[in-house]
Amino acid sequence: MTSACHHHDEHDHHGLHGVALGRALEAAELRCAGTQERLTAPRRRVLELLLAADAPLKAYDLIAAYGEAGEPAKPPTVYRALEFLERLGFAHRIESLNAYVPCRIEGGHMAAFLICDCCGEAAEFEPDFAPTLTAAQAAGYAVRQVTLEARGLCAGCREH
Amino acid sequence: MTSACHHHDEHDHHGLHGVALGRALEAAELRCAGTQERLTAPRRRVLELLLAADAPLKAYDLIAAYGEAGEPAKPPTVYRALEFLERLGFAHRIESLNAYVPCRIEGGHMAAFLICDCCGEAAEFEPDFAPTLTAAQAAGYAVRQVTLEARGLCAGCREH
DNA sequence: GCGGTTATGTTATTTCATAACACTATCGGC
DNA sequence: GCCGATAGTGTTATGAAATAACATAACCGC
Ligand SMILES: [Zn+2]
Ligand SMILES: [Zn+2]
Ligand SMILES: [Zn+2]
Ligand SMILES: [Zn+2]
Repeated sequence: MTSACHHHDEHDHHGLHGVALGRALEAAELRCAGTQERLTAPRRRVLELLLAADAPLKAYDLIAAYGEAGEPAKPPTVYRALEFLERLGFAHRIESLNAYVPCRIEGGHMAAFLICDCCGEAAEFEPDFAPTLTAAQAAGYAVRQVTLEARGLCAGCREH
Repeated sequence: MTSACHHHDEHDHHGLHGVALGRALEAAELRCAGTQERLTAPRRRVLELLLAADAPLKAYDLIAAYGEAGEPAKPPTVYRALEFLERLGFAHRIESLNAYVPCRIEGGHMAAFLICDCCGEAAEFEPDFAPTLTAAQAAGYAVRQVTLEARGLCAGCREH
């Protein structure tokens, strides 16, 4: 999570804590209860770490932070949990960062991110994918998934 | 370059060979001549491998194929060449594949790809980025670069 | 030729991700 | 309750992707 400049103490990122974190995990439990899927301990723990974070986390950040008492997880534990969280739409992988964020938007959807190259913030947004899908259809493609990642500077970092 | 099915002999991909390959390399030389940049031997070789390929190539595919007589290159040789080719717009990295393709569209531009999960083809196209850029601006972001990768099935692979 | 700059060669290391297999929990049918 | 199928976990080891660091060489304007 390196960054070019160091003025980020100011603008607050949006990690969840305390009650809000508990509610988000509760909501995830509920969403699983409706399906055949289970939010098991390692999956819940990884989701918790993602929700509490202020920025995208790398897989090995999660591995290092996994144990409540400081012991790291084994890599497959975390990678399997991430696979599950992505599959159910609880998290997204940001390809251009090799990092993961919790999903901030309800409902199944194609992910799109505005990523600040300075402070590392990754804001999920919902662009209009229609032009892309139209172009794809014209080319004969049946699109299953779209990855859109816009890199640049956030409002806070532009000023400095 | 694994793929789920094996019917790809039919639809021809678009690797360059012989005269066409020579012309493409010549054109790259010319574009460099106009700037301060030089298409040195390793850069030219990596571009040649990309242009000749039928599908996106991984960095270690390039490393393995680099030597005319079969000897591999050292990783930094290829990674530096790729960095150069990307910087000048001669090639693009496809994040969701960890792979590289030569640019098939003239002029500086934001890259977008239609990627077939079956045959591995990656078709570069030019979507309308306006909605995305508008949304980004509304969020206060100054966008420098956009990555768009649509995964699915190409026309040829849908039929099987 | 000289000195700054850009590029390359080489060794080693770091970072990211998965294969393989033994073991365990869960759950519906009997 | 027990059983077998399925899904999930723990663990070890390995594979794939990318970069750090530093020495050497080519290039270019003067
Ligand atoms: Zn989301
Ligand atoms: Zn920022
Ligand atoms: Zn291009
Ligand atoms: Zn295809």
